[in-house]
Amino acid sequence: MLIEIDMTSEKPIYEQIKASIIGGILKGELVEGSKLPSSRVLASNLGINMHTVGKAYNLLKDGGFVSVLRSKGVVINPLQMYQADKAYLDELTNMMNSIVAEAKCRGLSKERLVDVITTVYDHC
Amino acid sequence: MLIEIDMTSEKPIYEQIKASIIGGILKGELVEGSKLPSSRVLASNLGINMHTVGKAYNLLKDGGFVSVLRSKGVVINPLQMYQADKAYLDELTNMMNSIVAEAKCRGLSKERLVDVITTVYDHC
Amino acid sequence: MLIEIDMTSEKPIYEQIKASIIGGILKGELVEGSKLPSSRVLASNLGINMHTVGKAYNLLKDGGFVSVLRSKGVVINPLQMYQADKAYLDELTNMMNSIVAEAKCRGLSKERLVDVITTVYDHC
Amino acid sequence: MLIEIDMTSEKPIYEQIKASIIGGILKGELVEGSKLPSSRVLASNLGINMHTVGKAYNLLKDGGFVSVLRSKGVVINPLQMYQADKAYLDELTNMMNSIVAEAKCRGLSKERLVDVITTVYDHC
DNA sequence: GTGGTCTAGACCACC
DNA sequence: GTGGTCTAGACCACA
Repeated sequence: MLIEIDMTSEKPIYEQIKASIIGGILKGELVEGSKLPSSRVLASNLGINMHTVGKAYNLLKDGGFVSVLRSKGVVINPLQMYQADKAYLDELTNMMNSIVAEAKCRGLSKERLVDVITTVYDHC
Repeated sequence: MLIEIDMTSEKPIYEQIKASIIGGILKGELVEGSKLPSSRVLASNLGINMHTVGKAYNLLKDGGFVSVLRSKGVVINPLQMYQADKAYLDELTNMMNSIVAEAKCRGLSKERLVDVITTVYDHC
Repeated sequence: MLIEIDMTSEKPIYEQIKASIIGGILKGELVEGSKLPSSRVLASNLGINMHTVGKAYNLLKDGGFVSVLRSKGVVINPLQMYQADKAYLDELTNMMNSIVAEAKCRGLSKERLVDVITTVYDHC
Repeated sequence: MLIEIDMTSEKPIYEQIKASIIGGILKGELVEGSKLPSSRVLASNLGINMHTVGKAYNLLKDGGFVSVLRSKGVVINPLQMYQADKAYLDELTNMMNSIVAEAKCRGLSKERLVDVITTVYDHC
């Protein structure tokens, strides 16, 4: 499970880590029960601060993706723990709002937008 | 043309203003040649600082949505000035990446995701 | 002699007018002794303020391109009045400095830069 | 890496800073990965405001010359990030237009103009 | 300690 | 009166 960080990105490092872990789940490299490297180790590997990794792990915990087991590390949860629910759908809708609005304003048809989305969906 | 700001949102005020203006274009309240309120006036109406409005207007200028006329104000550009091009599509794809990845990871089918998108698209 | 103004340009209108007049001289539409429209008339034609045209005419006068004859209007000077001199060459070098530096920094070879210049020179 | 500002110049301070940094790259004093002084430090050294430096750094970022690392500072990008592309050449041609036109109008031959340019090019 | 955001208030070029 | 530039000083997210 390879995690890569782009220091020049505007996206905070901890969000990039979160996205990487999610990518690992999608690719099947991480499955229920998989153990993530400790904050200390991952931070050292990436050359970043331990607390940054900790923040990423907390985000994943809040999202239901992992459980942080005291003194046993961080492990991936079963799928049903992070299955999309209404709260998530609301949040998703919210995030999409201004992005989709700008796309529509720029003359992107619904079909082309859906095209972009499905391409991204299939690609990840 | 009503512009509203949520001071408690984590989204920067200038982004909210940008989104509002784009919304106004979508609703047809702002058309090519429409004049936006001056930085000072809008800032005063919203109870915020002039420079924050100025930053929003500059973002809109960079996005091709408006022209800033040195000492005459800010006006909406013709549609072709901000039509989606390859650079924008790349940026859009980029922004979608991690959002779509998380949705897929949470077990959202492509069809349901497209559903969310089209609903948002039709609603704005 | 057609003069066009781009209100959306960052370049001040009076500089655009100046550039237009210089373009007219280059194209041979304006020759020594040609009379320019009065500030009032040109301003009215362009839909701008009289003083803006006046400023452009003053710039042209300072550059040696025209003479402002009291109550007789503005007329184009003979070429020798605005022939490049040392002061102008210094000013030109000055203006070029940061532009050329950026071009060089971006990896533009001297040959390609000269190419751009000669193309512009031949085209105007 | 010395950065100097002329407070009496009509060129905005942030443009002067940008030009200075570009000069530093040209002279080889700044190379890929070089870290620029923080906004606060440079501002303090120059006796100007933090935000003015910040604006210069943002201009450099928009031009592809540097990356702004959220809380680590500003570093010089690899050359290919700011290599001249078509968009830049268009912009360059645009900037040259009125300058070259005036030179031609003042009777400067193409050869002498190229001379000026190459001298500036070699000197920076 | 870094840049990002926001405020408040000043002066200036332009029109 | 408009936006552009600059200053001064505050708080915050990030690392």
